[in-house]
Amino acid sequence: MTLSSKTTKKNATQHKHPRYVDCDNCSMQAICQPIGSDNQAIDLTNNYLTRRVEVSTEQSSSLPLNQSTDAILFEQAKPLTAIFAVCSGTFKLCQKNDEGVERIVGFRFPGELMAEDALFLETYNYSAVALGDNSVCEVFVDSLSACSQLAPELQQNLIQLLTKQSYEQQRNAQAITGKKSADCLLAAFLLNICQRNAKHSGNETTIELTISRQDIACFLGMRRETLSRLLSKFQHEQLISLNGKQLTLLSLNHLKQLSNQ
Amino acid sequence: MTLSSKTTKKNATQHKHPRYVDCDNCSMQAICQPIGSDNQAIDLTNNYLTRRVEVSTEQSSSLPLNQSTDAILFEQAKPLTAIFAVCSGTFKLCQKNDEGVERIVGFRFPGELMAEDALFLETYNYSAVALGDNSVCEVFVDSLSACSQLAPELQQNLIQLLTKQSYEQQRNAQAITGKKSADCLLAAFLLNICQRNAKHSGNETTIELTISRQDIACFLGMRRETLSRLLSKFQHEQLISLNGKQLTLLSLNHLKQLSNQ
DNA sequence: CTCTTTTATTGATCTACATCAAATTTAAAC
DNA sequence: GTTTAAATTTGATGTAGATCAATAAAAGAG
Repeated sequence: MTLSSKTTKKNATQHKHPRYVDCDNCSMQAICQPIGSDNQAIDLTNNYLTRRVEVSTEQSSSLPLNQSTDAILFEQAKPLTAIFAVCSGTFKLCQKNDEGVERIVGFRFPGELMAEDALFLETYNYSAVALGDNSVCEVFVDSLSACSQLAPELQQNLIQLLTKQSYEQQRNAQAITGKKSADCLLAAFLLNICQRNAKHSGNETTIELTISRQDIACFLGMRRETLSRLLSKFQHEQLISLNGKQLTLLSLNHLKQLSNQ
Repeated sequence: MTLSSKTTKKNATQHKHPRYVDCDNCSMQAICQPIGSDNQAIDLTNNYLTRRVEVSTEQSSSLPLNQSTDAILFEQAKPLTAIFAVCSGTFKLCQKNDEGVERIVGFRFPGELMAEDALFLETYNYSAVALGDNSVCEVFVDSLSACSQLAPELQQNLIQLLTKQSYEQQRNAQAITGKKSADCLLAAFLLNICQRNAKHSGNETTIELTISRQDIACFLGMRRETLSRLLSKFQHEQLISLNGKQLTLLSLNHLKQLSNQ
């Protein structure tokens, strides 16, 4: 993994033009805004409170040949030092349960937060892994609590943000748990990720699917073979189209209908 | 439904001696304690901040014959006025999703909280239904925010409590979602409810199962027939014993082993 | 107590998804 | 570019759990 704290994008190929999310469309806004506004004293602290970081799946030169690390942004059970907002790319969140079985508990797209649910805990609840070359905004918890003293509205915003996030996460989880059939589940998932991406991309029907089939299947609790068959079926039924990593939802209505079953 | 604000227990039969949870074993302690402690000014407010309420599944005399309401403590989407701690009995939490499909999202036992996750929202996230004759402690949010001004530690406790609860709920949800086979799921569920009841009853292997088969099956995402078959199987395999509503876990080790698969 | 209604259990069958296995495509290494 | 490895798709088969149906046991009503 490589963490470079300046915004120079490594390995940028012609078609890989990373789309950085606008601060206006970022969930961290509730925290960043009161700090950066009219209060000059706090504005000064801005530099150490938050910084942009690149996270890329590069092979580290310090490692033995043919071994590359996953691009782990933070690890479950390690001390929590910062919370994050995704600027570009996709992250997967993995959690080991008490028995050591690992599960994918969610994905995060630009403008969405990571680790905010552990803000008042000592350690991270889950690990975050970058899928491809990503970037994040990092907000240090020490600085955050220091700033809370100075900006009274920050404290209130923080609580409301956490409650809202927790609620949304619960709803997302429910959308998965409640479904019985696999096609229903997949339809709900595809609609969900496209909708979340639309918030910053503006396009509700097309996304670049950086998540592997294996990871999608794991998240949805089905086998990759089943997922593969379903994706094929959806294509035959003209519900979606897939070329390369480009996924397009062809019939939002039918998919919505399917997801409600 | 009947709400009576004093602690006289209605319909108390010989074997139905309700076991009220001790404040020391209640999750609301973090809120109640700073208020009721040395601060005299806040101690005075205690009366209107929190009160004990009975919730029983009685037939209301104001209703037509043969019609009894469910004992709904609070309803999803209605304005949030208070949060609750279970004193005695069991509650089920139901949530309708956007499409109007209702699911059971959890159960609450003595010492556990309800609606605390919506504390900073406007409305309840789910409905709470009493299973039998229950009692709760009610904490009014208006009074709570008023007290927060007076007791500085309350605010901090509140945030920590919410974060902790959200985390525990997530773990509970994961314990269910991750499992593949139904027996594994049921084993995990039985262990979970017994463990949670043990916190106040002291007995980790026996509980009074007030939840109907239908509700358990619904919560676990299986059909009642499947649940019934599994309970029979577990009995034959000497993993549990069931007489009436009395459930006893006969082999914690085997159940734990089963739940880890 | 008896009668009625609800809830729970057991049986027979059917289907969606898992599993095993092989082919194909895509990506990485050289 | 070529070679190798990994990821994905498609096929054949088995099984867990859903569904339909019929008892059996509790729980209420009178």
